[in-house]
Amino acid sequence: MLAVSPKALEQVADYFKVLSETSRLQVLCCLKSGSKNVTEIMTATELGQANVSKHLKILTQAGIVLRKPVGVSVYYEIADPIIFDLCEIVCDRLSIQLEVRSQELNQLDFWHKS
Amino acid sequence: MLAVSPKALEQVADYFKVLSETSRLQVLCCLKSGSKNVTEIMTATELGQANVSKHLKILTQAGIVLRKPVGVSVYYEIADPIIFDLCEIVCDRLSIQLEVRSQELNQLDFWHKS
DNA sequence: AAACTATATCACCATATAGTAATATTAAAT
DNA sequence: ATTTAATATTACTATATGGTGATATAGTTT
Repeated sequence: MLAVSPKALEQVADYFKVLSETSRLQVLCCLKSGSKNVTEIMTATELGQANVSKHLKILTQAGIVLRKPVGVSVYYEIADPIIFDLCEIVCDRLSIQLEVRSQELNQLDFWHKS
Repeated sequence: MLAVSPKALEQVADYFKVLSETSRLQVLCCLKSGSKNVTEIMTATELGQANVSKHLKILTQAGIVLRKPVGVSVYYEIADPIIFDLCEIVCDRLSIQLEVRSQELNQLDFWHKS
């Protein structure tokens, strides 16, 4: 028996997929301090114009950022700050993993010295 | 100026990438109820043997599951229940998005009827 | 309207990876 | 030791997608 419908899991997976690219996380990070237009995002992230545009589209479609045209330029802003909670949880987890590995290395060191 | 080092973001992105595949979420879901060996995971998820093996390796390397050989078979278990918190946060978010879209459709309906 | 600027889209290439069949490995049982 | 069962690995294909240059589109200014 299948525990959970793959269809439902697929939606969750797709959401994670949006967050699984360094460039998109860069864009989100640089929007953390507030709304920015595409040019500003380009300079902040050092990504190409077409590239930024593509990532912004993906983030917009995922409902993670909001698109707000102002005159000839387009401003983007975080639609859902919850993504930063997600990132923080992952960061904490990665820190703990590093801590563990570090201790393992220390034990190895101790082994050699004694 | 770059807000956050891409190197650091890459690690976060890689973690999300592990969670961004339906098959791997299926595996994790079926482990939620407890430790299972590869054969059990295969039947629970209806995934191929080589495929399950590959996903389990990725999950193990990410520190998300633990590998415990028992005789000729190998049992896997959740190493870090935090992933279910992550999934729940995303699920909630997706629900809210569906809710919003649903209300938008209702407004459209109302528009036509009045 | 023409020129200019900002953004979006298209076409393309290169790369990564999910799935799978075949094979290798490992441990238990006979 | 040989056989058998469970898992891992390898080689391969098909597909998806990130990055980029060229082009299209939309809004602004002169």
